[in-house]
Amino acid sequence: MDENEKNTEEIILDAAKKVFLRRGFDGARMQEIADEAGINKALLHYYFRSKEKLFDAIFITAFSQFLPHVSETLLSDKPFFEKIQIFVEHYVQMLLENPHLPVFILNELSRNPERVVNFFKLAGVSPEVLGKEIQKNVKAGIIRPIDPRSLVVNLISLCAFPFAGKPLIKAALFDNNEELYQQFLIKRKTEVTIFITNALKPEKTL
Amino acid sequence: MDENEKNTEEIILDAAKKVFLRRGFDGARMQEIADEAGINKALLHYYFRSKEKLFDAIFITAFSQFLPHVSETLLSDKPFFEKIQIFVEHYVQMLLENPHLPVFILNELSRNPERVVNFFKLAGVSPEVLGKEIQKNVKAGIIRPIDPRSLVVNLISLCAFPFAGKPLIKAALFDNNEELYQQFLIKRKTEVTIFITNALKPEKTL
DNA sequence: GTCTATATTGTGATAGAC
DNA sequence: GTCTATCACAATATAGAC
Repeated sequence: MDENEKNTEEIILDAAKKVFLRRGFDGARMQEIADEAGINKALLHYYFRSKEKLFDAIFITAFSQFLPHVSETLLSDKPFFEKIQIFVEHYVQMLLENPHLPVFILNELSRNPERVVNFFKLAGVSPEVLGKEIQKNVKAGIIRPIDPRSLVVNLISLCAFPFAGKPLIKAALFDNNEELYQQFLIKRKTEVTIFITNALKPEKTL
Repeated sequence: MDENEKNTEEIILDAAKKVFLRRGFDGARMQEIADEAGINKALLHYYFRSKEKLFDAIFITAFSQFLPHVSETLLSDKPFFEKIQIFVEHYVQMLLENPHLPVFILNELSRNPERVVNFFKLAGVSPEVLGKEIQKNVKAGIIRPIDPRSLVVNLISLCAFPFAGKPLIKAALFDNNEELYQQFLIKRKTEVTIFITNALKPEKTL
């Protein structure tokens, strides 16, 4: 699929996603989106009545992309720690390809929390099922006792924060070396898995 | 110290901090800051020439507040895991009192990474010293081998992300119940410590 | 120092030709 | 569908009275 074969609407959406992710809703300019798309402002309004509507169109896809599909992965019939490993690998890989996603979503949701309600039904997250799965493994002695919600939060925190805090961490711990930081992020696919695995492995019964 | 005893400059700074933390630089309006301070727009420019300058004035304090003083805590002569506990407790407590701080700092640094360079010298972070301290404990067999930078990143991730991602997590896992989520955040002071401790405790040698 | 006006620029949105 | 030109208003910033 060549870039040129895309219709105008798709070109606009691609451009809008780039600009909104870079600048956020308040910082984005319709002019910059038009430039990025190689068209003029008027056409943006022709396709999407307003800036708000255009934003909504890209936000919904960005949001569902960021929303980790924890359930799917953790509900397969593989061993528990293998599922953790698969999830981390997939999620970090997705973030490597969309590094601006975390801070964008976090920021927009923070400034406008009502959005989350509107878009949540579409994602189909089911914490109850997830909780049962985790507690099953706790009872079987495969993992230490832990609040399922804590585990999910820890999982996402360890994966997503290094992307959201990239400028800070890169400067503080990696001498602002982009390449070094990229390597660090890639290494996290295994590091996070190891860290969580160690945290969850039950005490050896002597 | 009564609110009325503060001079105008301090009143403006307090108001600016509130508004900038709520809305971000792009979303903040000078009018809203003036209203919050109970004065008019012109006076803002009298004290701080421009919006940018006013922002810089509040950013530097917000930034150094968010910057975890990992070094100080971890370099005391207490046992390693006790130091972790103290750090987590202090840091999460500070975030409970400034819940908007993480997403604000993350977002502003992401939109304008150069800032981090300007303000970093003032904070006095020294990763090298920190690295030695951690490696000392690794060699002594007190903790598992781990890249010091990974440990620091994990520590901050687990503490700060639940605040940055509050609207998302609250909706996804806590049915949008504010009180429940507040309890969850408070509980993290101990939960994070336990999680990290378990992850770092060396394998029992049989 | 603090205020009321006002200047000036930026930006989302529309009108209308092609 | 796509463009140029323009409107309408919002927001930063300044002038000048008190």
